[in-house]
Amino acid sequence: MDALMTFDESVYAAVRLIPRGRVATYGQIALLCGNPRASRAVGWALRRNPAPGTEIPCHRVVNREGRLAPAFAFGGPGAQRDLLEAEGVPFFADGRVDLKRCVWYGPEESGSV
DNA sequence: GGCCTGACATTAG
DNA sequence: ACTAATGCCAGGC
Repeated sequence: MDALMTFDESVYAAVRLIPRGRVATYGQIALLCGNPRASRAVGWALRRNPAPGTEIPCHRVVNREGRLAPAFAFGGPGAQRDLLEAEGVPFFADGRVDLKRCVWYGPEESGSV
């Protein structure tokens, strides 16, 4: 799949598929991209974030710990938390999201098992 | 072409 | 449980 779609493009597509009130980990995005080890490249793509809070809800992308990445990319720390909370994403007092409750199971989740 | 960097993940101690 | 080091991929110079 490296014909016309670059890795970052695939990342944007995957992140774009994340439903509201749900979060995905870099590893998942990387997996959807075809490279389960490209979690870093995913961060790279998001870091470029062409459309933050618009088409690429990077705030829904968290790391393995359920911790949010540098939220400053959204306008300020806490802003991301507010966004996720507004979407129905439970947060811990530590400032982490409850992955057990809002982890995204992938595009398959949209259809049926 | 090679080297370095980066919003992660994983394994080992 | 925590910290440290390594591996992975893509982009930038």
